[in-house]
Amino acid sequence: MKVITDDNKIQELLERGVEEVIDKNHLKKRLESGEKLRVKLGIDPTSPNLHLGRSIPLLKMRDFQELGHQLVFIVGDFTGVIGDTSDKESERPMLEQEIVKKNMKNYVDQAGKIIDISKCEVYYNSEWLKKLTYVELNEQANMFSVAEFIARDNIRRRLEAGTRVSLREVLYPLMQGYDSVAVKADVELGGTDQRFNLLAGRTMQPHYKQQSQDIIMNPLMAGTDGRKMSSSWGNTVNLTDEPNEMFGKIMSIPDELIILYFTCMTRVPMEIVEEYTKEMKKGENPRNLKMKLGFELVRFYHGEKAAKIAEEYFINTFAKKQTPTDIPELKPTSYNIIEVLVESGLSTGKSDARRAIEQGGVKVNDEKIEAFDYDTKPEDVIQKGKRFFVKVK
RNA sequence: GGGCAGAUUCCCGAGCGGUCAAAGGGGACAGACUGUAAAUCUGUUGGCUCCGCCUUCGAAGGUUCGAAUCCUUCUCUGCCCA
Repeated sequence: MKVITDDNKIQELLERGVEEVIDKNHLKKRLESGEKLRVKLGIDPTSPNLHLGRSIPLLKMRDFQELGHQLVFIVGDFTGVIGDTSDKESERPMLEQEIVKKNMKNYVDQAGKIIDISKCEVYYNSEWLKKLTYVELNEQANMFSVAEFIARDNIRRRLEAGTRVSLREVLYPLMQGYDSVAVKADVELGGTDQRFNLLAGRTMQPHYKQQSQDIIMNPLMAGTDGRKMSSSWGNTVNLTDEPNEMFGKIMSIPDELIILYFTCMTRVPMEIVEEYTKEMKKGENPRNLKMKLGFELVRFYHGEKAAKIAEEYFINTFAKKQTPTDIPELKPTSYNIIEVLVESGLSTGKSDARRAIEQGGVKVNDEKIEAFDYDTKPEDVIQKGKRFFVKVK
């Protein structure tokens, strides 16, 4: 495949969903030259589920792929497995390897929705990192000074706060940097939080007689609650989320994020995104744009049909407050309302169920229930709050 | 090797002998409002046979009428000095 050097495309590649590029001019020239570039993205094999935040660099990879460049994925099996042995939770390497493999399969399945995996090169970094000895480590460690490391924002903050910074963490950038050497990366992608690690590659490559890679950093995106999207916060929108769930989660993001999401997480043409921005400023109800965003994302990951269904579901259930059509069914052991709520999982326990009833959040066939001893009948539709339904069989 | 801090309910983080199921914040859930599962406001947030009872504050013992709070040992985490 021939490399595309279209100016507009290159500009979008360098700007859309991008926080910073180092070295932008250099990279621009290389892109314009028609040279086929090797674009590297590291994969963390410890978490099986991809969320929209992680889709940002993947979409950028996709942009590169569309222009005809070579994608290179590095599975951090070494950094992942070895890295955690100091902590007591870690299992034997053998088992870890299995987890890595399993997670990788998940990863490929999910990333495959965004890029064409079959055309990518995929490496496990244990392949080369395992073989390095102290001889190489010495050489590499000599390329950096301690001052550089502790000047890093997050390290400095932690040092000041008196929390532990392990030596391993200090070595980590060397490994990531050496990955770039090993695969001869021309470009590496990553979040702004990866800045130092990404720069390590630039520092190290010349020592191995390679040209320094350029770096594209994507912004870190806020999740459904406005905080940084992160698995540990539980505020992520996962690529594997069911259509209705995904659509709903999108509808719950703060309004201010709508345009950012459009820009970074979709490939809706920028002209259209700019129009949306204008509409927002003119006072258009953000909800409508959020609906479009939800539709687009569900469409991208689940297809057009699923997107339509999810949108309808949302409108019917929340805007029109209708009871949805396909409700999970449950054959309870007891028809008492509290039992049904607990058994269906709508409530975490009896106390929780009682609370929900007390607060007026439980309806049976659209009628508010107030008595704890209410008995349901087969075919009754139980609703808790706005979102949760179950039908008794 | 030595010194010193700390381990609290989903998370962060107060509490430092009774009034503690444990402040506050976050999250979550519910209600009001709304052309949003936005924002805002209000309420709830260990369990149960629910005006009471039971189980929680790293683990195990102990002191006390009474402990998350005091003592002992242990486990883990971190910091500092060498």
